[in-house]
Formats: sequence, structure tokens, C-alpha cells
Amino acid sequence: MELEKFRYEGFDKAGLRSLFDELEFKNLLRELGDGGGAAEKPDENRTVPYDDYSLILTEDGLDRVIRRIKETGEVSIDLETTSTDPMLAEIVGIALCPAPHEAYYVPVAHRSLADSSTRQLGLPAVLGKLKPLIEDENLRKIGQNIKYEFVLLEMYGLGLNGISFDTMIAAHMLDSSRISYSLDELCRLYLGHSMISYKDVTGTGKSKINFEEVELEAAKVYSCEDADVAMLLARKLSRELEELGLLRVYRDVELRFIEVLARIEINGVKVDAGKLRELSKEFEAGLKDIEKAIFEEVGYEFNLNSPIQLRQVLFETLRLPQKKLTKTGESSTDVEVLNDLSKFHPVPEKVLEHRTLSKLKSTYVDALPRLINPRTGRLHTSFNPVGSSTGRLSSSDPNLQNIPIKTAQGRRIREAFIPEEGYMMLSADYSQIELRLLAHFSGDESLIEAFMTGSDIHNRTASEIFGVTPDLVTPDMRRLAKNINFGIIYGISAFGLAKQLGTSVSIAKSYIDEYFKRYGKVRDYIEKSISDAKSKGYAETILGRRRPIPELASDDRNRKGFGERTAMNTPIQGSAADIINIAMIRIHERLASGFKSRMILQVHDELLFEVPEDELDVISRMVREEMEGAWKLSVPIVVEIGTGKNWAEAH
DNA sequence: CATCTCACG
DNA sequence: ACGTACGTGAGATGC
Repeated sequence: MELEKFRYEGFDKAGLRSLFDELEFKNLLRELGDGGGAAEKPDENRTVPYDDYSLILTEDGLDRVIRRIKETGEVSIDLETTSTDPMLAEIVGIALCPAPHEAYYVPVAHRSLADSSTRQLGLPAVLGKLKPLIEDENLRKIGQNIKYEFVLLEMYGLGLNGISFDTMIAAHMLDSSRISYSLDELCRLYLGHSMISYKDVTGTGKSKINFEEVELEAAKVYSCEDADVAMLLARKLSRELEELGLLRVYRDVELRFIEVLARIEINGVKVDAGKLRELSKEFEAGLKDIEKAIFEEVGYEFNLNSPIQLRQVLFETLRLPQKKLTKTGESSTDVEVLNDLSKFHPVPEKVLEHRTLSKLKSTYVDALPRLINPRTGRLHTSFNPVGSSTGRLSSSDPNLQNIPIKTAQGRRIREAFIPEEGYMMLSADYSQIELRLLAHFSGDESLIEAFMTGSDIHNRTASEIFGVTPDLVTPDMRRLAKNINFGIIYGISAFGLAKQLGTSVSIAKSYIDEYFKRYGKVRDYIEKSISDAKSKGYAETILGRRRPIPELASDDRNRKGFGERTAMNTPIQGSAADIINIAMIRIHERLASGFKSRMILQVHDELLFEVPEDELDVISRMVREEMEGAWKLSVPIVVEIGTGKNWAEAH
């Protein structure tokens, strides 16, 4: 009740203070050793208590907390820091929750203490006391996105062992379709409670203060609530996982995967900043030349990066035909349109060249060096394990899963990704993992046969569709078959295929018909995926991760169509993700047994390693073995391995 | 902060 | 008749 009142009235300092005065009394009782809430039987059906939280300002206090954690055998941890990037963050305070409704806040770097007589414990002393507990694998650690704590504690020389629950990961496994997996969102959903938001304690905009400036009492309530809610959610979500039979996979795969990702993030990848600087100059000169040519052609200067200005130039000044509209009804100037307009005028092609170069320069060449960690001299991405609804990872700050490769200029950026001195890059790629899963799931004899014999799958598909022997398949036929194979995985439609191929819908339709004549069980499988998802309400992967698809029940043709494509694509894309995750866990564990080699990136179906030359052979074999053996399918799983002095060479 | 565009699998 | 390929993140522009 107090919480609700506090929230609705906004951040009222006076009101907050009286609330805190009341709480302070209980804290005092606890400090005096009356037992407080700890001795009472906590009512787990309450939402968030808010009254059994204590500030820890003394060594004795901290010792009591540590005893409590040892008593309960578990602790939910929430660190307050100076940065969302755990590689750069400094600890401001630590919330520890050893049991539901009982939490403690240990400030270590707050600036505004209650009064001059208030002293907080120093960070070295606190970490010194907590280290044995944090490293004790028999004390269960609970958290919301605990990879953050793992990476950050590692920066302080503490190894976080005994991760027993991550609420974010659990919620994603139960329902990967959510937009947000924030603690606040999960708390609202599963506990029916709105939490104090970060903004409530720090303010926003101009008057925003850093967490170090937040008063101890406000920091305590905010931070302890986070730790407490994670503890409460862990119990709730654990029951849900158990009911669905997912607890084992959750523990054996999802939880273990956290540490693998943390290690990759900590390892980071080296980039040749000098090489990128050279590329920047070169691209700059190229952009200038293209600009000049375009401005001469058009007759005046404008901002090529502005779609609005470009629209005016192409469709008003040059009077070129308008091909398609954007979502908001404006004339599109995207790559498809510009390619098409290239046959009428020299400018569109030049604009495309400019776009490509400008994109590469701003997004990669100029941006990446700024993100090099000054301590390590390397790039450390952040992998988000709940970043997609299929179960794939996403990567950000920087995104290292979309480094260019398709064009020659792009590959030059990849050349700047280099191994440490004395090491080589090793890249291991799953070959056609999604089509192999399609063969496995559908049981289609033709598709299985193609993979059993190790043939070029697109060539094989082309030969089937066009009714010629594989040696008579032309590059055009193969390209078309490749598009169909992709289309099948995406949830094919004649319209989509036609657009991709640049043919008519009726021609695309005839290709699809021919495909399904040859691969009949693929059609059956697609239909079964959709009907299964319809009856269950969700699609699932080989590990049982669930993606609800409410669109399947929609009356809207588009929404329903989207739902159907989702129903057939998710088990394939998601299971491919499951398989590489399993491989990564095994490889991580084997690397830990005395190798110098490091796993440094995952790009959906590729793993990148930094390997000392004398480990190349053994690591190649080990990586292949673990990737190919991660899951048993009815067709072989094949991995292609390359090595080189940079990422471009290794790929 | 939305829009457009484009980098990747 | 209608609109559709699956999954992401980021930079630049302009309100």
C-alpha cells in the first residue's frame, strides 16, 4: 500500500522521508538483533514487502548477512554500478537477498551519506568478505540477467560460481515472444506488482543524478526490492519450468550458457585500429569523388544521407519514375528502387555506391575504434540471450554479428579483425544447418538423401526442380534453387519468392509447386508445424523453448499469414540456435581444461576462435567434434573450418 | 524519438 | 482483392 501511494504521488521527498523513518525503526530492531523479518515465517504470497530491508554499514552487519546466506544456502544478488557496461562499471552498492522478503543493501561508493557520522564500508573490505561466498559453488546465486554480475565481478577478480537461477533467462524460455524481459515487467506479469523504477530514484533529464548520489535509504529500498523480486520470481518461474518439464534443460543448457557468453564477452576480439584509420581515409576520399560526380550530374549540392532530399532530387529534379512507397506513404529510395532506376539515369547507381561506402564508414570503420576498451585494447560486445524470439542471440555495443563480408570493401573491414600476437583466427561454420534440420524434421527422403550423399544442396534442388542432371545445372538455376530453399525455411509465399527472384507471381508459384512435387514431405511438415502451433498456441524448439503465436488465431489475413510463417520458421531457426548453444557449452568446458585458445565470437551458425599456432590441430578437431556432435539428427551435421591471420582469411 | 536504410545469418 | 518472405542492431536525419 505504501509503495502504491509512494508511486502515484510521484517522488515526494517529504513523504518519502516519513516512510523511511518508519522503516528505519525496523532496521534498528534488526541491527539490535531482534531477528526482524528473518525469524518470522515469511509469507511468500505477499508481493513485495518493502519493510524487511536493511542498510549494512558495519562489518558486524555484513558478517550477519553472510551468516544468513550460509543458513539459507542461497542469495539473490543485485549490483548497483556506474555503467550498464559491466566491463566499464564500478560498483556503487550491493544488494543481497538470502530469503524472500529479507534483503540487505551494502553501499560502498555512495557520495551523499545521511549525515557526517554515517560511514559506509569500503569496497575492498566488502569484496574481501564476500569473495568466499561468491566463489562457493554450493551457495546458490540468483539474479536477473546475472551475466552482468558475472562479468563485472570478474573485473574485480571474483569468480561467480553456483549460478542457480536467472529470472530473465527463465522467462524467455517460457515465452520468447515478449518485448521486454525487464525485472519490472516480469514482476508485474508474474507477481502483479509495479516496482520502484530506476528513474524514481535518480530522476530524469537535466535533474538526473548518478546512483552514487542517491540517498542511502532510497538506494536501499530500490536495490533491495530488485534482489527480493528476483528471489520471489525465481521461485515462481522455477515452478512454471517444472510444470512444463523444462527445468532440466534450463539448468543443463540455459544456465550453463550464461557463463559461456560471459567468457566470450570478457575475451573480446582484437581489431587493427591503424588499418581502420587507413580505411577511413580511403573511404572518405571515395565518398568525396562520388559526391562530386553526383552533384555535377544533378546540378546542385544536397545531403546524400537524407532520404527526404534524395527523394526530391530523384523524383522532382530528375523526374525518375516512383517505384514503391515506404510504410508512411513516401516514395522509397531503397536499394531495390535505386537498382531499378539505374537503367534510366547514371545517378541512382552512384547513390548506391555512396550509400554502401557511407554505411561501411560510419557504422564500422569509424565507430568500432571508439568502442575499443582502453584497459584490454579489445572490442567487447554484449550478447543478449533474450534478444530474439527464436532463441538466437543478439549482439550490441558493438553489434559484432553484422560485420560486413558480402562485398570486397566489406571484407576489408573483416581483415581488421585480427588475433593476438602468436595466435591465429579459426572460424567454424555449420554448413546448411537449417536445411539439415528441415530434412530431419520433415523426414523427406529426397532431402535426406541429398545430405547423406554430401551433395551441393542448392545444386541438387535445382536439378530436381528443373529435371536435369546435377552437372547440367546452370548458375542461374542454382541461384533460383537457393532462393527457394531459403524461402522454404522462411515460410514461402509465391509473392515473396517472386519479389526475391524478380519474376512474376505465377512463375514463382510454378517453381514452388515443382519443389513440393519433389519434396512432398516438406509440404506435409510445413502444414503439420502450422497445425501443431495452432492447437498448442505456440511453436517450440528441440530443447522445448516456447514461442507463443497468438497471430495464428487472428482474422486478419496478414497477421495470420505471419503467424503461419512464424510457426514453421521458429522450430528450424530456434533449434539451430539450440544446437550451437549446446556445442558452445561443450567447447567452453573443454577449452577450460588447459588450452590457451579462446572462443571470441558467435555469429548464429559460426564460431570464431583465437588459437595459438601449436593448438591449431587439436582445437580444429575438438571444435568440429563438438559442433557436429552437439545433437543427433537423421542427417549428418557438417562443420567447415578455416584458419587465417584475420577473420576474412579464416572464413 | 520515429523513420529510413542497410549491415549480418 | 489483398499484401507477405525469417531473425537481428545501428547510424543519419529531422521533427
